[in-house]
Amino acid sequence: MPSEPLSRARIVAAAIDLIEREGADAVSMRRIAADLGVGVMSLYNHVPNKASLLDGVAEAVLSKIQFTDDPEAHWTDRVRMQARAFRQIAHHHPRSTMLVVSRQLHSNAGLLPVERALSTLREAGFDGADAVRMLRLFIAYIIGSLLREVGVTPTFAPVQGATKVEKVDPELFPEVSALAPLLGACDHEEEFDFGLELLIQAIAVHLDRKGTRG
Amino acid sequence: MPSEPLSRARIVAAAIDLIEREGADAVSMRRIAADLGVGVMSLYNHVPNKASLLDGVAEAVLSKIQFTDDPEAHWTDRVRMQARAFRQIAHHHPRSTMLVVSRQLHSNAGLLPVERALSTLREAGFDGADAVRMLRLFIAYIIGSLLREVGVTPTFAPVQGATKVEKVDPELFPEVSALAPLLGACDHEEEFDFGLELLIQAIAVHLDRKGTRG
DNA sequence: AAGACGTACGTACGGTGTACGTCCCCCGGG
DNA sequence: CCCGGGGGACGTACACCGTACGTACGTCTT
Repeated sequence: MPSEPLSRARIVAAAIDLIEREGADAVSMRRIAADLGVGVMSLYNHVPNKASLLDGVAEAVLSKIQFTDDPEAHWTDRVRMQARAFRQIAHHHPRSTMLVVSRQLHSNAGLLPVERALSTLREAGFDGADAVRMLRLFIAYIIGSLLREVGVTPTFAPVQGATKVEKVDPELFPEVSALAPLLGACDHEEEFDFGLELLIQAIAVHLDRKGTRG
Repeated sequence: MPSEPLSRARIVAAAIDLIEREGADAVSMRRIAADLGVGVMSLYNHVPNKASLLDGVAEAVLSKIQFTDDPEAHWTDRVRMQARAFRQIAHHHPRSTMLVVSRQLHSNAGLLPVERALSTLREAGFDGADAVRMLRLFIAYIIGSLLREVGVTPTFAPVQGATKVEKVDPELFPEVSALAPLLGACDHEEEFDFGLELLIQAIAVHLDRKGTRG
């Protein structure tokens, strides 16, 4: 008496659940099967292999982005909204987000956001080449920010939790040492918005210069 | 007759080699041991576990960044140089870079770049809080860019290689379809510098406003 | 000489992804 | 009605993984 007949969607959902609860390392075919109350190999009737399953997870997370694009609004507002919408997934599915970000995915799930962004930029007045450049700039910033937020990146926010602040040598790293409290704490939302505003302003002046010059 | 007596450094080097040749998935203790002509468990005399070994890899790659900081130069030039220096590692060790970027590392190897950047920003006139903000902004951008370059991210540069351009539906995604050639090709260096200049200009403006206002 | 110690090593255990063969249930054609 | 076949669920098996443990051997100290 199977409550539901097992499908790729159900498997992906279980995977997301598992990742969110116990982290990506906990994901194994056996574990997912157990969570679904199902034999391991049954999964392979709906999913060709583990890699494809993880692609599915990335795709599912990505497709949950909620765009509420208002074509009437000023393009700066629209860009801001789109960037924030994308960042939201990091809050709803923090650990799965890592998969989205660190996984090369060849599906079309990511195409919708690209289309929205490009059309916004084109309507703002950027030519094709600049629109693509700006898009890439924003993507780089957003992805980089998400990596920090999700806590995986911090190649360089190492003085965190303020727990081991005293471990950095003030002689070798005077600035790091002095700014340790600031480096340790971080209001992600505020930080993200700060950078976002800076970026939007920057590309606005870029647009102005092109406009008045050409 | 061991040519050299096996050490953490030698093991890490072998790991980097292996990653660069066959990708991170190929890394296993057995494989590394085999490459070194050594028993698997001998590795554990110099490395507590695999995770620590990968940390070592990240640290080693990170420490190869070549900073040629010129304290005489204008701060914008110094920032530019530091950002470019960091990007270089993506070229020398593309696949290992992923580890650096996707791995939470608690060592002090990443502290030197932070120190340099902070002191540059402070000398430019930013107060502590702003210096940290700017640093985070740059890190986000650089990490995001590296992810695209290394080819792992492209959450959204899916139309690549221009091979399957025709697979996107022009009706659903007119912009993507129209700009496909631009989306497919990418001069990473030019793209990176473009964003970098924009960022530097933006924070220069920010600095001006703060300076004239306060 | 004798003991202590560090390094290299082999074996073994529990876990992983998945190829393959088997069973059963359901469904369409006679 | 039967009955044959196809698809999904499943168990077993294999190769590989990280690593805990016990052991053998060289070197250094006393």
